Amino acid sequence: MTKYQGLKRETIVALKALADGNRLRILYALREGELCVCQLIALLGLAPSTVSKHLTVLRSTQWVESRKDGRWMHYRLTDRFRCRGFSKILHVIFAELEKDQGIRMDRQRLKTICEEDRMCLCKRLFGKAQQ
Amino acid sequence: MTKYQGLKRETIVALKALADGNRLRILYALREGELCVCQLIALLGLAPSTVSKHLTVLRSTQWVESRKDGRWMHYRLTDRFRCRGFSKILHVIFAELEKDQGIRMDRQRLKTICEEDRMCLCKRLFGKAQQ
DNA sequence: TTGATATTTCGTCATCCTCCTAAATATAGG
DNA sequence: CCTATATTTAGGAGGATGACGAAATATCAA
Repeated sequence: MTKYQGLKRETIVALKALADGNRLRILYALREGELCVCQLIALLGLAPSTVSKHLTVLRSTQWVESRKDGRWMHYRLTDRFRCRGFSKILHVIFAELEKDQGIRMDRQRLKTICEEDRMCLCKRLFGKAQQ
Repeated sequence: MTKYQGLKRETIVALKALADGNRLRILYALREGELCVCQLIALLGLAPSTVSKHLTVLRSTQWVESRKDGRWMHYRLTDRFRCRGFSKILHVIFAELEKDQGIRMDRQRLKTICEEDRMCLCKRLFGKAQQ
């Protein structure tokens, strides 16, 4: 009998990418449209480098894709989200997250963040970081 | 603004439990009914203690439940599997796994394992371990 | 060109995960 | 009771993960 080779890496890696609270917050925040990195940094309250790393993980597993716009980088859910099949998993998880107190706070906070001018937001972020 | 508290641990922990190849193999193997630990050990080809640990993780996150029968311990998927809501995630993942070459091998191997007498199976396992 | 700014990359640290072996526990059967 | 056997617990090695700060990169704007 052939030796067992392990499951396809792809599936497992894609699931691992979902099994982190902050990455789920990012995905949930993106469900209504694209956001730039500074907005996600403001939302999560983590170091820029940490957020960037999470986004790399999500992009390499094709949960998100990015678009460059001058100095800004925008991230959005991939089409995978809208397709049937494995991507349905995101819908199920989002439905579960709706019940979460923390996610509700994120939703409110994101609204505030999106109302703010992006320039001002970035200034605020960097100002904070320098203290 | 209240400090963000993080997502509900429960959801994340349940997802982390799914983000491991060998635990997925276990869940998939259980989809048609209960199995005892020695059968799962034979299927996975891992040390008994390792399989036991995985089962503890899956039980503590309520993906499986156990039933004691003399010296044997049987594991099965919880009812959660059959319910709507978050548990739908398992169906989606299983559907994805169907495409996996490794899972197909597991399915075949499991058939052989289930045909064998449990006593003989265990003897074989322990015999092997002692070499 | 120069400086400000948005994001990523790099290096590090602490923690967590997965596997193993060895020892402990629990039960069946003589 | 004693031994074999099925499973779990304990302890440890090695590698992955997630956070940070500092430095690098890329682009805008003066």
